[in-house]
Order: sequence, then C-alpha cells, then structure tokens
Amino acid sequence: MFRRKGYDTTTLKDIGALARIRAPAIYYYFSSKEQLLEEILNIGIARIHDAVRDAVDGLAAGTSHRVRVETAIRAHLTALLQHSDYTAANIINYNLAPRAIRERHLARREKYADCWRELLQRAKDAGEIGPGVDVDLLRLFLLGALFWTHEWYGKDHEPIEVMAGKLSAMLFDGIGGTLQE
Amino acid sequence: MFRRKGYDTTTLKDIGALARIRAPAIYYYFSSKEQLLEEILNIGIARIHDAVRDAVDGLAAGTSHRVRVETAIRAHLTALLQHSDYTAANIINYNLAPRAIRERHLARREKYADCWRELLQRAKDAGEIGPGVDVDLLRLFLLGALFWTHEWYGKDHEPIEVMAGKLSAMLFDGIGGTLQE
DNA sequence: GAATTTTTCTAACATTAGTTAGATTTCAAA
DNA sequence: TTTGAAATCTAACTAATGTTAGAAAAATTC
Repeated sequence: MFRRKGYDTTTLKDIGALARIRAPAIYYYFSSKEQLLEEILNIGIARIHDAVRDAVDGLAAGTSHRVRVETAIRAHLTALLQHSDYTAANIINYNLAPRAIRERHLARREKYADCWRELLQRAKDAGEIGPGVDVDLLRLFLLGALFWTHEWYGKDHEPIEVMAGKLSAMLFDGIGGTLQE
Repeated sequence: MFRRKGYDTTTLKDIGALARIRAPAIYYYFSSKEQLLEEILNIGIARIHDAVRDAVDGLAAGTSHRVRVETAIRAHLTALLQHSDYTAANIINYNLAPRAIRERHLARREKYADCWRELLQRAKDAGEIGPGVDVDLLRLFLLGALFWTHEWYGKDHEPIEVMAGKLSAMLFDGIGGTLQE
C-alpha cells in the first residue's frame, strides 16, 4: 500500500483491513506508524541488495567483469520491477520520510552502493573499464538509470533480460555510430 | 516546501506563513490544496522543458548531434539541480499525487519526452548514434540517470559542466577499456 | 473623500488519523 | 477443564487539517 498510495495517504485502518484486523491491533506488532515505514524501507533495500549480491556471487570464478556488471544490472531490475514491492515503496517514500528515519536508513543505502563500487572498481582494475572513466560518477548515473525504471517500466515493455543486455551494450560499447564494431 | 517536506506533510498554514498570510487567504488564489499541487507539477515540467529546448535551439545550425545531446544533458541538469525547485518538487511528489492529477499531468511529461525523442532520433539518422542502438531505451535510461541526480547531487560534487561532459563521453564512447581511442 | 473592488482576516465546522486504555476473545499448555 | 498468555476488539481522546462563511481591512477608482 505504501508503494501505491504512499505513506501519508495510507491509513492504519487501510493496512488493518488488508490484514483482517482493526487498526489498534497493529500496535501489538509495531510501536508506531513510523516504525512501520522504517521497516518497509529497510526491507526494500535488503531485498535488492541481497538479489544483486547473490547473483554476482553465484557467477563462476573466471567470469568477465563485463558479464558481472550485466548480471548485476539484470538482478537489480528484476528485484525492483518484478519481485519487490518493498523496494519500489522505498523509492517512492524515502524522500518524504521523517528526517530521523532517513538518516538511520542512509547507512543501508550506502552499503548497497558499496556493492556496486566494488564491482565497478574491480572491472576498472582489470582493464575492462577504461582508465579514463570516473567510476563514482558512472555508478551514480547507472544506479539512477536503474532505479528510475520503476517510473516507466510496464508490462508492455521488453523483458528485463533484453533490457539488461541492451543497456550493458550501450554502456560498454558506447552509442556513438562511428566507434561501433 | 513541497520539495522539502512533500505535499501531504506541508500544511496550508505553513504555506501561508511563508507568504505572510493566513491559510484561508490562499483560497482567494487557489480553489484547493490539490490545485496548488497541480500548478506546481506543471511549472516543474515547464521549467526544465523550456530550459532544454532553449539551450538546444540556441545552438548554431551546423552543430554536431553529439554536442546537441551534451548540451541538452547540461541544460537538464542545470535546471533540475540549480534553477528549479519546482522540477525537484515534481519528481518527489508526482508518484503520490491523486490519480486525476497524475493523468492530466502525463501529457506534459510526454511532451518533454518528445523533445528528447526528436533529439536522439535525429542523431541516429545522422549516423552519430549507431544503427544498432534502441533509441527509446536509450532515452528512458538517460532521462532516468538525469532525473535521479536530484537524489544524490550536492554542493560538494563536481560542477555540472564537468558532469555533463563526462556523462556524454561515457555514453558516446562507451566505458569499455579495450575499445577506447 | 466616497464608493467599490480586492485582499485578508477571524471564527468555526467537519472530518479524520494516530494513538491509548481497558475489556474481551482466542488459543495453547497443563 | 482450567489457567495464563497472546491477540484482537470497542470506545474514546487528542490533535490537526482542509475548507467555508462572513466580517473587516486595504487598495483602487471615480
């Protein structure tokens, strides 16, 4: 519900209705509505973080870094767009969450960022990402492109497999016509 | 205020205080709080749309498409990150806005998308973007990367000029090490 | 300076939401 | 069956918010 309607618009009564209990019964499990939000934000990051880490860790030892990155892209998109409403809820509600919650949550977001930092830096060290590339900026833009998909991706779009491949190709090979091949 | 606190959390009293009037006086100018939101969403898109269009239209006739795209990127980032709180407010509040507002607003977002569709398609027709590139997907990912900057960009980052140049280079030339130069 | 329009104000309403208190039910263990 | 804990309920409170009505003030026009 936080994903569809947002934190403020969603009422404890709504949540209770979905769980087949009355609103006050929620307080048996959570101490406040804000705690509920915080838990959901945390689950949202955990889901996508686990998905990406597991996917990359599951690759064979000798796998090229280009494939590792493409795998991470695919895992991120799959988690965000298909598996985890929590992650989408995180994106939508994070900015409007109370400052205290946001500050506590930041560390978890940072850990997920580290996951990508490592991935890209290793690719660069191995020479699969050019020496002139600013990996930090690359990561920020790439993750932005990935997170933003929840704004436009719908059932009528290409499967995630295909999208991940195309994005990876554009990224590594560039979109410039003359440099192709 | 919609940018910092979000629509729901911002009260008409707050808005009034900023404008040095009491809450009911707002109704002399706007018929409801929702109308206020809608106006702000509209201004947000208009600002960035105008900025990008003007920047691109201001280029000399023979300007390469690569430079045109880079110019659009720079204009988008400048508008979003430096000039228009309305645009940032749009991003944050759009998803939580009432459906009716969102539906009415969609047409304006689509017009801005057209601006980029045209830009990229022309670059492809001219051969400056490779024939194998899916321009629609490119646009979606690129605009996502650009819009998402408002999540992380701060005063301590590089100037927008530099960022735009680096992003454009990564995009056109690719990040792959072996293909560089 | 009077008249009229524009703008803002005070007062109040209606509704709603998060939360608390305390009673009641459900359910498992002995 | 009885006991005690776990889970949920009803009732009510408090506080706040968008909104309306109508009076008052400010500004403009004649």
